[in-house]
Amino acid sequence: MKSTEIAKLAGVSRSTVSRVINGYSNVPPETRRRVMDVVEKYGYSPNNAARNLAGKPSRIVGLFIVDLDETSENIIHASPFYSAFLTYAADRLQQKGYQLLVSVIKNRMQMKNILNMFQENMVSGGIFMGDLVPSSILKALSDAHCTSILINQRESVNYPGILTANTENYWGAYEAVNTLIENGHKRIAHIAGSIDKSSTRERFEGYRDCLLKNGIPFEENLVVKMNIHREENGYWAAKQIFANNQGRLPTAIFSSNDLLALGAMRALGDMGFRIPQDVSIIGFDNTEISRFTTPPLSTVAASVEKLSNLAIDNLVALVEGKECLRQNLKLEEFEVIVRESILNINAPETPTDI
Amino acid sequence: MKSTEIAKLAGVSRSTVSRVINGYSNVPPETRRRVMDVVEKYGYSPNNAARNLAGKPSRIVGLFIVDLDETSENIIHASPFYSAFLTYAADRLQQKGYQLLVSVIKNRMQMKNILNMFQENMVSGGIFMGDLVPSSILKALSDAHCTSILINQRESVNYPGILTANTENYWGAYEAVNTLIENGHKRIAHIAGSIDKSSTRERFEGYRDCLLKNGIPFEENLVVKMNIHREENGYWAAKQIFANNQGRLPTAIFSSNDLLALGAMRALGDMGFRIPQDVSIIGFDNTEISRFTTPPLSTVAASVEKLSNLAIDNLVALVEGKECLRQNLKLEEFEVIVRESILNINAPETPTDI
DNA sequence: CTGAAAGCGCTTACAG
DNA sequence: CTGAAAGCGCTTACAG
Repeated sequence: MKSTEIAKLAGVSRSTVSRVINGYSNVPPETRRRVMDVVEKYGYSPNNAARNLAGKPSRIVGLFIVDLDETSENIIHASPFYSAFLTYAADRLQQKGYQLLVSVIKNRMQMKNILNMFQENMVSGGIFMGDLVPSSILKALSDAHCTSILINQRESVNYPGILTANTENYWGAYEAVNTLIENGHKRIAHIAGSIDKSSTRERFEGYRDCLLKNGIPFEENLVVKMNIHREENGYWAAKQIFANNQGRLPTAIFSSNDLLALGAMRALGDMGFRIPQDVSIIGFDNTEISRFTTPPLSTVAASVEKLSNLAIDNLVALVEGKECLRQNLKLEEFEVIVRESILNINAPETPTDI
Repeated sequence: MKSTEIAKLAGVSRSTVSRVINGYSNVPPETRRRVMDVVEKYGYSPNNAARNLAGKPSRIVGLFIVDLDETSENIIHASPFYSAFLTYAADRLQQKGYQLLVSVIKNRMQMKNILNMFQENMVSGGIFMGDLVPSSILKALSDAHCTSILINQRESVNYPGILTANTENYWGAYEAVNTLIENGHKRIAHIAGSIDKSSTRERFEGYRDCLLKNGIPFEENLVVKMNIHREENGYWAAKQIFANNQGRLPTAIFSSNDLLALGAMRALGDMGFRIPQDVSIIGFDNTEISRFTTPPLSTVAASVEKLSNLAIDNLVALVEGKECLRQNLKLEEFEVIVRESILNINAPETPTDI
C-alpha cells in the first residue's frame, strides 16, 4: 500500500493524503474522513525511508553508549545501571510512539558517524551514556542541531539543543556518609570513580564535604579512584585502602556504586573482616543485587525509572519543537536505604553486659 | 556530502561511486582507488534513507519484545534474561556492522506493523522474545521474507526464513532435578511456567521425566504453574505448594527460573523453613543475583552471551543470503551450579552423633 | 482548499 | 567498464 493507491481509492491527490496523514489543518473534515476511512480500511502506514528522505524527522531516538576503554568488557553488561536505563527508555519511548536504536560507540570515528545519523533523519534525538563525550563533539552536535541529552555525565552544559540529566549525586553521597557518621563512624574510606564525569566527581565531593562539615579531616589515603564498571576494582580498592592504613583502619566504606561495593565486600571477607561488625559499608544506585548480598547492602536509591522518564520526556519535547524550560535537569529525589551492612558503633552495651 | 559531489571530485559518475561504495566487481582498481581517496578524504557515507528507499537492505535488526499481558509490569525490566540478552545482542551486532532497534510489542496491531518495518527496509532481520508469537504471524513473516529468529519460544519451526534458538531446557532441568535426587531428595516440587512456550514446557518435561526415570512418581499437586516474570509469583507458588501438601511436605524445589526461586526463598523464610536444612532449592538461568542470595542459589547456567551470539550469527548470515545450515538452533552446553541452597539429606550422621 | 510537479539521495537495469 | 535515466514513496512549496 502506498499513498498513490490510497489517493486513488479516496478520490483525492497524493498531496491531500499526505496532508491528512500529517494532520495538517488545511483540509476540511469531510475530505479528511474520506481519506482516513481508506487508510484505516487498508491499514496503510507511510514508508519511513521515503518520509525521512523527504525531510521528515524519524520517530527514532538513538541511545549511544560510549565505551572508549578498550581494555574493559563492554560496559553495558558490566553495569546494571545501563541495562536498566535502556529498558526503561525503550518503554517510555514506545509510549510516545518512538523507537530506540541502541548503538555502542567504541571510537571517535563512530562518534563522528552519529552526526550522519542525524543528518539522514535516521534518528531525531540522541541519548549519551557511559564515558564522557568530549566538548568538541558536543559543540558539533549542537551546531548540526542534533538534539541530545547526556545522562550523568556533566553537571551542566549550555550548547543549544544539548540537555543534561543527572541524579542527585552530591547530596546522595553526602547523606550516605552522614548516615555512617550518625552511626558513630569517623574513619570512613571512599572508593571513588573518575573525576572527569560529574556523577562520580559529585559523589566524591559529597563524601569530602560531609566529613569536613562534621569536623572530620579529609585524608587522601582513605580514597582510591577506580574505573567504576568492574566489580574486581572494588576488590582491589578495598585491599589497597586497608594496606595503606595499617594501624588506623577505617571502620566504614562509602563506595561510589554498588558494583564496587560488592567487590569490596568480597575483599573484606578475604581479609577476615566481618560486615558490619568490623567494617560497615554503603554503596550507591540501589541495584537489584544490593538487596540480596550477605548482609544486604545499604545504598543510595535514585530511581533509574524516574531518571529515564525525566530524560525521555524532555528530550522528546525538545525534538518535537516544544519550548524547553530547563536545559540541565536533575532528579532531586533520592533515598538512603539502610540495610544490615551498617553497624551503629555508638550503640549502648547490650543488656547482658550490664 | 552526497554521492554527486564525490562523483564530481573523482571525475566519474554517480553510478560509479555507487558501484565502488557497494563493492561491485566491475570497476577497475585504478578507478576504485580514485573514488575511495575522495570518499575517505571527506568521510563520505551514503544516506541510509535513500539507500533503503532504493531497495537496499538496512543494517538494522529489530528486537521485538512481545508483552501482550496487560496486567504485568513490562517484562523487560522484570526478567534479567531479557536485558542481558539485549545488551549482548547489541554488542554482537555492532561488531558485524549492524545496529539494534528495540521495540516492545503490546498488541496484535503493533505485531502487524512489524511487517511494514521489513517492507520499508527499516530492519532486515528480526529477533522475537517474550510471549509466544502466534503461528499466523510467523507464516505472514515467512511469506513476506522477514528473516527472523525466535528465542526460547518454540522447539522448532519450519517456515522458510524463520529460525529458532533455544537453550538446553530439557536436559538442564533433568540434570537439576537429578542433582536433587543425588542429594537424597525424593519429594521434589516444581514451580513451572506456561506450557505454551517451549522453554518452560521443556523444563517441566525434564523435571517430570527425571523423576520417572528414578522411580519417583510424578504428582500433580507438587507442581504449580505461574507467569515466570514476577518474583511474587514464586512466593505464592511456594505458599501454595506447602499448603497443598500438609503432612507430606516436599524436601526440595526445582524452580523454572531464578526469579521465581527468589520469591520462593522468601516464602520459605516467612513460613519458618530454613534453606537448605529444611528445604533445598535450585533455579534456572544463573542470573547475576543468584550468586548473592542467602544462601547462594543453586541454578542451571546456559550462557546468555553464547545464546545471543549463536542467534545473531545465524540470523545475520541468513539476512546476508548465506546458506543456512540449521534452522532450529540449540545451545547444548549448560552447567548445573551447586551452591549452598542444596543439602545432602543422605549425608552420614555427623561425628558428634556417633 | 487542492493538485501537478519538483525534489530528497541513492541504486540499478539499460545501452553503449 | 561506465554514464544517462528511471525509479524508490514520500513531502512541500507553488500556483490556482
